Amino acid sequence: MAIADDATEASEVTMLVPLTGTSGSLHDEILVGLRRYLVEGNLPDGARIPERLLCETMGVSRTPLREALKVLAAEGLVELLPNRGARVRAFDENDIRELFEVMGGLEALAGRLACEHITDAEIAGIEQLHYDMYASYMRRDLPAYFALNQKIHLAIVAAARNAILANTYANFSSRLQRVRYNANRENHKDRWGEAMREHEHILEALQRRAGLELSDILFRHLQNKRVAALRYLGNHP
Amino acid sequence: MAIADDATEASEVTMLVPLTGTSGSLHDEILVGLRRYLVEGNLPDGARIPERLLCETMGVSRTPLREALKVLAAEGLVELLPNRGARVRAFDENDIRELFEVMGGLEALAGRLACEHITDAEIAGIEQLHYDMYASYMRRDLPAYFALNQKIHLAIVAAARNAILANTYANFSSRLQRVRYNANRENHKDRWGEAMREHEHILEALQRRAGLELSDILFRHLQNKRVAALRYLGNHP
DNA sequence: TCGAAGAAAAATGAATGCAAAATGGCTTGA
DNA sequence: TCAAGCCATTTTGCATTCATTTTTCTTCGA
Repeated sequence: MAIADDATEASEVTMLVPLTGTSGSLHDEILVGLRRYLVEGNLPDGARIPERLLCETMGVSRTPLREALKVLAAEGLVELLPNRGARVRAFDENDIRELFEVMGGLEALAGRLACEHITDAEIAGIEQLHYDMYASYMRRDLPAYFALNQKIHLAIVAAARNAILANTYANFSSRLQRVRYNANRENHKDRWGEAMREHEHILEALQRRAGLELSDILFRHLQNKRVAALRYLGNHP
Repeated sequence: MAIADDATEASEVTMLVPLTGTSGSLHDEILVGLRRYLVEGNLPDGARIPERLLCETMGVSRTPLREALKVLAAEGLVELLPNRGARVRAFDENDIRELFEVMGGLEALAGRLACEHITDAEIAGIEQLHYDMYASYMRRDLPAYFALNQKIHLAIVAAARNAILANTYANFSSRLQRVRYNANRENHKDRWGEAMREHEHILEALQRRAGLELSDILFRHLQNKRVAALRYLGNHP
């Protein structure tokens, strides 16, 4: 059984069988459930995803499950090998570089657009998040820092007033979830202070609504994250 | 029969039944065939896509077709209404604004990355395309101009050395294909010269490998295209 | 004549069945 | 002992079938 080598059956079930029945469409439920399951990193890279087992676990037939797998493959979370089933997509260093570059481009866009549309109240909210994050930084509370960091970037994306951008951002963000968390652990060692300073520049440019400048800061912020992430991966094969 | 109100059955068939059998996976063939069919604008906005008819037309069963439809829905080309089937997704003005903004962000990113990686030979190639495009402009040959325009932007994306970016770009580009063509027809009237000048700036910044500058030019180029496209749509409801 | 109610027809969502391909295990031979 | 080849089992890809919902057509009444 390749799925969940280090997770118990029970935990699989609890994670994989929300199936609330609220979405109306079984296919959609499977899709969001499986996506969450994958994004949360419950399966190791490259693990096989046998249809039969998943069907029994989730209590559905193969048809809607296969539809969900195709969509997840299109999203880049799983890999479909002809006649050989689905695997958890493993990202190599080049994939991660590309993902961070695209994320940087999207964040740069979000920053630029946010400066055109953001309200004073939203800026105040981001300020508050920023100060909370700084407090977490001083406390060396990495999980809190990480969560607030995500919230700030999401708030900037939300201020861009572009639903397609927000969706695309969420899509790529989910792919990077695990590696980014690890990268931030790496920050813990030597890049954390630098990242915090970058965030001060981000807030400052946002307050001035300096779109181009914020755009550039965000892009380089993401590139620095990428370097940290790849360094982490290099050290932890 | 809601599908293809103005197209004959025969033309549908010729467009929809390549099914070369080269891809190995029937699902993939249907996917690319349907996507091309939709992108080329063979169906009017909001048209119903009855599964049964498509199955008979393409000679496949509903299972792989439905899988393809789910993927196309995830890509944003079709819209799936619960229990009410698939429709060609119609983009309103806000969708188009959002799409152009994201395209602009992606092109800006591509330009920035391209300046880091592009070779002299690639620049020379783009120069050539640019001059050809200028010739088309002088000849008032809109289709040729349009094709070369696309080639230039694709060359810049290719020079960015980022496959994920290229895929994402292609995805959004396909959604805008129809409206962009119409927008360029609108250019024909009053924005064509301006677009040509913008392209001169693009080439010039690329030659200097001025990443940030090129990034900004490309973004604003796309925003101008957006304005033209929306003006066109405003005039042609 | 028009509109509403209801039944027939069709379409969708999901499950099951079947053939082809792949995986795993077993035997055989050196 | 080990490797190669063959067969059984499993798994995948696709077609078909079934149940439910939607759509359409007909009929009835005002």
